[in-house]
Amino acid sequence: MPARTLPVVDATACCSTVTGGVLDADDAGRLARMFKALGDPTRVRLLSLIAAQPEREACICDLTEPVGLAQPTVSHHMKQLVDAGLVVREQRGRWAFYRVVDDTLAALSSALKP
Amino acid sequence: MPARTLPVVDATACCSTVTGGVLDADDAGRLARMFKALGDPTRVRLLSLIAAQPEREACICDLTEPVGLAQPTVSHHMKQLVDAGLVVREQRGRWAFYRVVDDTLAALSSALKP
DNA sequence: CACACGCATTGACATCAGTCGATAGATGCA
DNA sequence: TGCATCTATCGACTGATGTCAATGCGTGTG
Repeated sequence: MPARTLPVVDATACCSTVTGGVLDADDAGRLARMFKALGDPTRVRLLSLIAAQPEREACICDLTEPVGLAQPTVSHHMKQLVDAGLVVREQRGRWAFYRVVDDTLAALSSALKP
Repeated sequence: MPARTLPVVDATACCSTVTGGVLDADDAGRLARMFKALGDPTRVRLLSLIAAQPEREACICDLTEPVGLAQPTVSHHMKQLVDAGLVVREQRGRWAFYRVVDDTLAALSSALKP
């Protein structure tokens, strides 16, 4: 079976704010999906680790030791972040580099402004 | 047994930003706890419903029908939001009124600014 | 070509989360 | 006082989630 997960969230498609009128199911779902990705301490940590790298990017091997989890677990979390549109993945040689998507963070930040 | 859940999150205690340096476990945990509360479409919807009320407050009975869920389920979600510091509860007569905590939203919004 | 390396996927497991019906507790009204 | 109303809690069930060891898949290196 396919069991395809939903495509990557498009942050630019979701401009509604939480307090600016009743959200329809689609907007609420998009926002919740991105927030859910941020709803785990490890993933929040991973984001901050990537952003703190000199080049603002990191590979899995840079992240495994700081968060203290096994490599498959870190890969799993990174996939969550990619699917939420919070980071992008780029394969370079043997390594997979991840970068924070500032636009998504900005969109979420705006959605929360009271 | 107590089985006490953690106390309500204090948004003002959490001023770090996600991209402004590596977060320690405490900050990451606090942020994740609040984001997790936002990680469900129903709860995002509930927040927007409360904010959209004329008096910017709502009781459970105002929320049950719009979200299309049973009353105990709505109460359950509201508890999550209270524990995350995203709303406050006030008992008035037979009704429980909920209000959005703007400071918490503002704190989260700031934490996400790229 | 064979091998080492980095990462993703799979399978398994324990725990957590969302939902509801039933019920209990609190409040106000007749 | 008795009863209706509003909400929270409990118990149960189903499905999702975080984690790891084992394995598979590309990629570069000898």
